[in-house]
Amino acid sequence: MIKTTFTNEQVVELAKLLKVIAEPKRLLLLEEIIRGVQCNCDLGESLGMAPNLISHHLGILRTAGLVTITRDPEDSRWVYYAINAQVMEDLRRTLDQFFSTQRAQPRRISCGPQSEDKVDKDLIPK
Amino acid sequence: MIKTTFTNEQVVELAKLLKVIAEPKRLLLLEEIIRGVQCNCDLGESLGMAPNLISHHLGILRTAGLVTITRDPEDSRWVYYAINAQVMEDLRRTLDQFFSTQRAQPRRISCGPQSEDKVDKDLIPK
DNA sequence: ATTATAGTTCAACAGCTATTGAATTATATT
DNA sequence: AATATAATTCAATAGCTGTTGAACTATAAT
Repeated sequence: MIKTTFTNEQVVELAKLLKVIAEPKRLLLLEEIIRGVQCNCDLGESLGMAPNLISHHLGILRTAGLVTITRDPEDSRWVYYAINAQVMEDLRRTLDQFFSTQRAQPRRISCGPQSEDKVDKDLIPK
Repeated sequence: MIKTTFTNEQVVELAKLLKVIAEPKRLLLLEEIIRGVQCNCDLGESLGMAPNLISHHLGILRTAGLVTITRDPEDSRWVYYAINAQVMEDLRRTLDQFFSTQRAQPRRISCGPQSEDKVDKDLIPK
C-alpha cells in the first residue's frame, strides 16, 4: 500500500527532522556513528571538531531521537553514541514514500488560459 | 548490492540537497507539485504565500534540479512547475541507502577503558 | 586532597536566509 | 498606444544557528 499524500502537518514535521540531518557536520557524525565510530573523542578527531561542538551537534541528533547515548560502565566519563535503528527505519520509510515517483500526479488544470475559471469569468457580463 | 559507506564529499553533497528540502515551505511546495498543483498562482493560494516568495523557493528547488519549469504555449506569462522524476528517484535511492539500518556497524573499540591504546600506554614506563 | 580527564553548558558573535515591500520585466489585453 | 497581468528581481530586515572560547560538572587517577 503506497501512501499518496501527506498532510501539511506531516510535511512540516518531516521538514523539521530533515533540518536536523541537513547540516553537513551532523550528517558526517551520523555516517561515522553508523560505521561504528561511536566514542566522542574519536568522532571529534576524525572530523576535526572541537569537543564542545561535537556535544552541540550530538545533542541535536539526540533530541531528534536519531541517536542514543550510553556511558561506559567502567569509567562513566566516557560516552558512546549509537544510532536509534527504529527512528532511522521510520525516517527511511517516510522518505521512501515522499520521494516515490509513483506519487506524482499530472498537472491539475485550474489556472492559466485553459482553465475553466478563466472561461467562466469571461462569460460574466460587465 | 548495498552501499556500505559514503565518502565525506558524498555526505556533504547530500547535506546540501537535504538543506533544499529541509525548509517547511519548500517541502510543502514539493508536496503540492507532486499532487499536481503546478501553476504558480495556485501554489501561492493554497499555501498562503506571496508570489515573490513562491518564486524565491521554487528558484531554489529549480537550482537543485528537483523541479522543472514550463511556460504556457498560449500565454507565456503563466508558468508551470513539475517535479524532475529522475532527480527525485536518485535522491530517494541515496536516502534509502544512507538510512538503511543494515549499514550500521557495532562499536569500534578504539577509545575508553577497554581500548588497547590505553593498555599499551600503561605499559610504557615513566 | 589534589590533579587530570571527558564531556557539557554558557555567553557572545558572525554568517546565512526566509520574509517583506517596492521596482522591474515581459507578455497579453483593451 | 496604454493598461493589466504573471512572474521575477532587488534591497532591506530580522531571526535563527553554527562556531568559538571560557567556565563548569563529574568522575577517575595520583
